[in-house]
Amino acid sequence: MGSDTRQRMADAAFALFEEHGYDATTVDQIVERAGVSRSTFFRAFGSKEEVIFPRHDDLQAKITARLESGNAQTFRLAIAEAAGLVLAQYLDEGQVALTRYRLTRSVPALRDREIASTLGYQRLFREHARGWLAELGGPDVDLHAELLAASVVTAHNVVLRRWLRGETAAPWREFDDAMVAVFRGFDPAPTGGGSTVVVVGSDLPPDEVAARVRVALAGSDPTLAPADRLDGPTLGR
Amino acid sequence: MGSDTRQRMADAAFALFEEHGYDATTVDQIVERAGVSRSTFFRAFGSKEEVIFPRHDDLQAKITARLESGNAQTFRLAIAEAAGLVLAQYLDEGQVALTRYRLTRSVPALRDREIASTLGYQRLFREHARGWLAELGGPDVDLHAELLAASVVTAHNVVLRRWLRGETAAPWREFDDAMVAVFRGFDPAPTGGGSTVVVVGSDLPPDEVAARVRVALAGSDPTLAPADRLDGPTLGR
DNA sequence: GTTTGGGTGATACTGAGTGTCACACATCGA
DNA sequence: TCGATGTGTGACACTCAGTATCACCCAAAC
Repeated sequence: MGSDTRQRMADAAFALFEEHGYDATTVDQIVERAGVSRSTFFRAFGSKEEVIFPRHDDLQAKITARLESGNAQTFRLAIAEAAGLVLAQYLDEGQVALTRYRLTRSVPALRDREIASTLGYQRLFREHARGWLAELGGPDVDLHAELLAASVVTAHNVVLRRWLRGETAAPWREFDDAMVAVFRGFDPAPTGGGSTVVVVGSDLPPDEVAARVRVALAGSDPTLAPADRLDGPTLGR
Repeated sequence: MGSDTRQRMADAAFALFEEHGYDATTVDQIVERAGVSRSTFFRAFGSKEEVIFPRHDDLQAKITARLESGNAQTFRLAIAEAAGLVLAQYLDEGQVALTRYRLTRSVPALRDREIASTLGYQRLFREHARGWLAELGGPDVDLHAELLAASVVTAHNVVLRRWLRGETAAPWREFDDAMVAVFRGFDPAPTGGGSTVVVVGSDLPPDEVAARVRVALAGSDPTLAPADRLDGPTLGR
């Protein structure tokens, strides 16, 4: 399996895109620089666009796993942490993510594709939210699930774009605040305030615990079930 | 100017897409059936994809006009009615909109493009919302403007898709309800409830007046300025 | 040693999109 | 009436993305 070959092609493509632009770069130029044939390129990537975008499969699997570890009582934190997995992916990519951002901003075809790709994540959030909201028994479950998913993805993207543009040095803090803002406006079963019980046993840093509690408290039903809370999958950040 | 020629090409394209599918239809087949040359086709549409999508320019202008007729006190109704212009456009298209929906559902490239096109509208909402929210003086103006725009577009799309799938016979009622749901969860300046004064002078049908008042009341600051309210542009539905 | 299968290369082909030149025709002013 | 100008169209050649097919190499398995 030429995972090495694949990387060589991707490197050559990114370099040429930076040098001459996306449209002005032909696949022939890419394969020539990478020292492979056109056949190899299209077998590996399928299209010229796909060189730019990362594999989504494993990330989607991780998101699904985190969402499925939540329940109707803890869905806010599940969604927030699942969205955090996406942000973590981009931050890990570092320079590659920045280059891709420059390209998607300047080439309409790539921009369209990038936008469409976020809908894959939105779909995961929507489907899980639908189940949780149905269980909680509010009205207009489909609409609210759709709104919740769209809001989470949008809030994530706002923070991500600020980081991509170099407008923030503390993306995680902004991300947590954004998630709080999302869930504050989104309240499936208003109760008009009430007592809150938080039971936390954890070896996470105090700031981390505080951040998670804030997300959980953003809704109106901030009951925390200890067993399901901080013992679940963590972001690993 | 061959607006007639343009229509002939579009008709031929839609017919062939229905008969053989989008990918299996070549531009040569389209121009042959329409009785024109390839040159004419690409001059009129630019690409094979563009035959399917309508002109957005005039609709965007109408949306902008409606948004600019609103102000910080009446922004909810301005946004809701502006979004209603989009829905009205689709309902007017009728069969064409349904055919396009079938195509965009089955062809990934068209689906991506459709998704990306909605972002144009979202941008209009976002920019105007940013101004209004800044005037109202809440925190995180950028984030909230983005969330509001995304929510409006999402809610609109939920109703639109239900109509496209034939799942509703009363899209306008569902649309009004969806807008109410959006603004209920979106409250730029919570006041904890208060007295409300509604002054309405209008010759609209009572149901119509009621619907608009409901949208306006969805927020927490439902002050209605009569002069700016029902004397502004109407949906014409 | 032969077979089997994954990764690769070479080649030819289809079809979208671009660029250029030529032609028809309608309008307008001298 | 004539020529100039502009607009819509056709014809043609070209580039390049993406597909299909066949051949080849090489390593592991039998």
